[in-house]
Amino acid sequence: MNLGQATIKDIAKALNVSPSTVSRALKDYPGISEETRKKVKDLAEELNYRPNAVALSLRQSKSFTLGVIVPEVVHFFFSTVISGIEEGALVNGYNVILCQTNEQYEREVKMVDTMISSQIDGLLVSHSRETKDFSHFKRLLDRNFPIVFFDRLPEIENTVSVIVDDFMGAYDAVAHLILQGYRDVLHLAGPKNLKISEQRLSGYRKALQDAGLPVREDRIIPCPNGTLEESQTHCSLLFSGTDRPDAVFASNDMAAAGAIEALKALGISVPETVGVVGFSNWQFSSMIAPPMTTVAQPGFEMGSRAVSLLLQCIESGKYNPTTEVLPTALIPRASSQRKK
Amino acid sequence: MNLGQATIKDIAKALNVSPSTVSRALKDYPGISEETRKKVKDLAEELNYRPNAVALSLRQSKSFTLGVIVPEVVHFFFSTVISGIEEGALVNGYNVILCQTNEQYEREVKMVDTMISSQIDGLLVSHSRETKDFSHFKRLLDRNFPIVFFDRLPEIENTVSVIVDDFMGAYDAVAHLILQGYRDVLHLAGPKNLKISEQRLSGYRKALQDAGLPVREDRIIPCPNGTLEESQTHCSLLFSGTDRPDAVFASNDMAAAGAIEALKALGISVPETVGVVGFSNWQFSSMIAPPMTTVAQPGFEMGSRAVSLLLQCIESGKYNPTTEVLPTALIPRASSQRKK
DNA sequence: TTGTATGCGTTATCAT
DNA sequence: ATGATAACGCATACAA
Repeated sequence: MNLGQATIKDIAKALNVSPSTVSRALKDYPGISEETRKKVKDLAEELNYRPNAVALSLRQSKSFTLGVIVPEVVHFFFSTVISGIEEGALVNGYNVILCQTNEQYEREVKMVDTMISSQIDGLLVSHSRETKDFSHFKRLLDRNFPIVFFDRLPEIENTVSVIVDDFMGAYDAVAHLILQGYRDVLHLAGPKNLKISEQRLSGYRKALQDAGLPVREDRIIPCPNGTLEESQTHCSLLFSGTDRPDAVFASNDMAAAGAIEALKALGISVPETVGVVGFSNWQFSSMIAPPMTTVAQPGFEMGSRAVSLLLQCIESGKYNPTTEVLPTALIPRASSQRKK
Repeated sequence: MNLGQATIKDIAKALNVSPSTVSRALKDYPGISEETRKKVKDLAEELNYRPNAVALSLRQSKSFTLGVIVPEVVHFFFSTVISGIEEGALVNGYNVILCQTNEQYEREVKMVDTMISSQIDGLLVSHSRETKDFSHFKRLLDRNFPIVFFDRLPEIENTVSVIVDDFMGAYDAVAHLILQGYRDVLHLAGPKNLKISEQRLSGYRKALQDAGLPVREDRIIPCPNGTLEESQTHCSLLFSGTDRPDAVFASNDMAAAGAIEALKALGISVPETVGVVGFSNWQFSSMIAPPMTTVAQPGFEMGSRAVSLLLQCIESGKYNPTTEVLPTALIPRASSQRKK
């Protein structure tokens, strides 16, 4: 089972030199004869020598490994962010250890622990929906361990983080609906303890206010699970009544899709009677009928920016609080555009 | 920046005992006084001691880390497999290092190298579309390093692997179309050098033959990229002509969706005039119009089975070639069912 | 130009 | 019941 990988010692023995000489030759240190260097390198090549990253890590107290914690892997947005992280790590010579919490606080805490044991150099985190106590992160930050938070901000002061402009994204979405002539916009809101939900809700409110439209609290429906069914259930009920909204702005695409399903089932036409806008630009959003207007989040960029910020912290040894805000982009499609 | 994690030495010094005593106490070795054991454990708790996984790894030549190589992370099927791998690894106390090749051979080779340097205990691989030379895997297997292949089988004899029954999945799909009364089935085939494409093509052929229908080679259209546009382009052309197929079986859902788009654009009704079936049961497949019939692959299960097999190899030290075949399931939806 | 010794954190072996 | 030592693979301060 063991690979029997060649080590520096093996090379040293074979060439009758000391391990240090080999080490130096391999790293092109000054003060090594051309001859020895060549001998060493040739043999290393021949034996397919590869430095043992574990030994290096122990020696240098540096693992060139980053930990990534996400709520879920099977998720268009998060997988896109992961992809960005992968790329960023790769080009900078870092490995990525990945964990998903499945939105469970318990798991999150354990995973942080495991990763710390693994001597990761830094952590990239989007916390679970359940997490209300952030001390497992706070403890590390207090000891000057670098963590970059993305998408979901913890309730901790002065962190380094990357988010998208959820407020403006939501604002743009609702403003767009209003501009299209819709007047009574329902909001399918995300989990309450996520900042992103708050921000999107605020953007929704502001857009209505700026347009001189009333903000009705009963037009704000919490959809904490973010499943299609959840939203479908709520919308079926709401749009069966007489006091019906004429548009839906959902905090995520799944909820928006649920709304469309419910509306279709009720025979209410989208976008003629009711306009719908989602959030995230999931893959399916362009493919459903009608194609769905949504707010695109730059997931890949978020991942690579997060890595950049983290590496900056790691390499400088400094943790300078910043919150980088990436712009969203409204993608107008059929679900919100009345034929004139 | 450094965490200043407490080590066994720290505990030893603080208690005026030797590191070995601490080590033994922590691991509940016999031959340690109750008193010492308690003292050690209490202090360890207080200092929040965590064993240094890197040191352990070096000492034991075992990292409890698995490498995972996939073509892409932003991919419904692969992210589902990754999720299964994550879970399997977690419950067995292993970490997961993740890499995506972006379907590039060069990257794949490098990543294998990096992972080996990182002293992973085993590898889980779905190779890139470009890979034709498998020697980077073969070399490792020859040295008895455990690799489990999933979904995409390499051209190597006697490997341990997990696949889905692509042949039967395709057969079922096409048989279903025939049963629905379609007679002239177009096949949008996957990349030629992937076994899965071969298998799906074979299933397609066999289903036609078994039904006594002719297999027309010009009804087999290669769609190597697997994008919506690619298939859309081909289908637009094909269905504009006079000699038109009356059904489409695509090797993946994206291609099937492209076909539906093309048909819609041409004003050809699905499923009345042309039936469409995809492969993979991507998230969007149930949400598009019409909801798409497709073949579901058990991605999560594939991931957890692959981990189980790998751990078996690692722990037994034996590499017993097997190919585990997971069943697919046809999910009939509107896109292939003519109203009678 | 090269070799020797030491230490990163841990544990197994051999003392005591 | 506990301690001393060596070793995992590597890099480096110090010697020669």
